[in-house]
Amino acid sequence: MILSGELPAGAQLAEEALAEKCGVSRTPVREALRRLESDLLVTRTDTQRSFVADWSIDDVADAFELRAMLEGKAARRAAERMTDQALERMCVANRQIGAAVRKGVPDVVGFLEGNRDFHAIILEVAASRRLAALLGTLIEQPVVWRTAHHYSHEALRRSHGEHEELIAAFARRDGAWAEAIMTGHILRAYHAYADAHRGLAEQGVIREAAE
Amino acid sequence: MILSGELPAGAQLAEEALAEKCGVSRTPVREALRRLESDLLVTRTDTQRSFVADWSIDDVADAFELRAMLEGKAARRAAERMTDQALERMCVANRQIGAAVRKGVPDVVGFLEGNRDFHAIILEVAASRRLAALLGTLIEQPVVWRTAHHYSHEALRRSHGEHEELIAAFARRDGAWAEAIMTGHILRAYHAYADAHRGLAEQGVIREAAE
DNA sequence: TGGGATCGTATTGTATACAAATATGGAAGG
DNA sequence: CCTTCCATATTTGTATACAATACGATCCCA
Repeated sequence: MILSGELPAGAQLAEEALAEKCGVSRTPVREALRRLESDLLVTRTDTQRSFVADWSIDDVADAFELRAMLEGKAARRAAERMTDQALERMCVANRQIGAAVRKGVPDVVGFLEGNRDFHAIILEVAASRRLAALLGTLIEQPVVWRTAHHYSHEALRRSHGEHEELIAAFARRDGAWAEAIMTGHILRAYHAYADAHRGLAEQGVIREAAE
Repeated sequence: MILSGELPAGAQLAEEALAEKCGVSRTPVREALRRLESDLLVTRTDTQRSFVADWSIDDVADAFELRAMLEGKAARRAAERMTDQALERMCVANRQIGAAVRKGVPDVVGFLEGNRDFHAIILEVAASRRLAALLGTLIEQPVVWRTAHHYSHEALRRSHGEHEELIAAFARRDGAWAEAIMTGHILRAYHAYADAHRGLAEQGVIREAAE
């Protein structure tokens, strides 16, 4: 509801009201609120009331910057620990991405699936539970979904190419190379997001908090 | 209870049992378990049962490595945004640390207070809610407390000196310098921890999970 | 003896009731 | 017209009951 805009930034989230709206009791609503709070999608006042957090474009930039650093780190660790078997799985995932972007009209769902698998394998090979936990709070899949449809065909193709290069870095077990590519890959995705966001804002699709 | 060793690694954490032990109902226990889980102090099976996580020395190394990176990043951001007023507050905190380590027998409590304030100010000036949230899950104050008493007087003095150097970097608004010092500062703390841990293990104070 | 079904027990998920804390609106006073 | 205070209405915190699920031991049958 937050991500769809049904609940605008700043809206109060009263447990009772949400419970009734969702047809459940307050207990599961409370748990959900706590998780959303830890993901910074919800903020709480000093007196324990919950409100929809105000995700300005600066917050998104902040999140992407941290994600670039952490995924870069993950790529470095993965390169140092890469197995031939995992490498093969990454190739499979990127072939799916390649197939999705080569179509006349990009298959965004296929792209996202392949993309998710690709990054999940890296995180798995990186073998750091904490790193995985930190990245988990940073990557809001619904955000990715909502915006991926607005990425240009060109941007999707480039993404596929960067994955190719990552595979090359992994094949050579070159951690520094993998980290550099990954960091750039995420930051490019950020700018694609920012461009798409600006475009949507101009079309009036996104309501900014300032309005 | 986990950190004191009262609950050994691998012990099952049944809500009812904990509730009775703590004299509260299951509801607050559930919330606590969820938070401990997000901090990786507790793990859950695929069928939702909770157990004390197994924090091997590798996990601690992992956490420190990530913390070094993130606090380094925070120091860089803080240097770029530093105000004279915040700088003054950091000096105050480090004077407390200085006073604590200059005593014949180090005042560990005073040291920890000053240390906490010092790092909190940096995080505040860094002005990234997400970075603060990520670091929050990484810095288990009880872990710091439990081990700080075993740090050598020499290590505490050196820590004070590194804070001095951080202040110098902040005074010059030199982000790269601040990041470098901070990263080294945390990694040094890790090795002090690892040394102390080894010493404790030899004395039999710490029971390893392997036993 | 080994593998698998089954039933009792243990544990978690959810709903609901009530207590405590907090916010709100209006009346009184300056 | 603004502030202060209080009564009332919201909202959250906790306890408890019951339902759903998972575990483990036992029994049964090759």
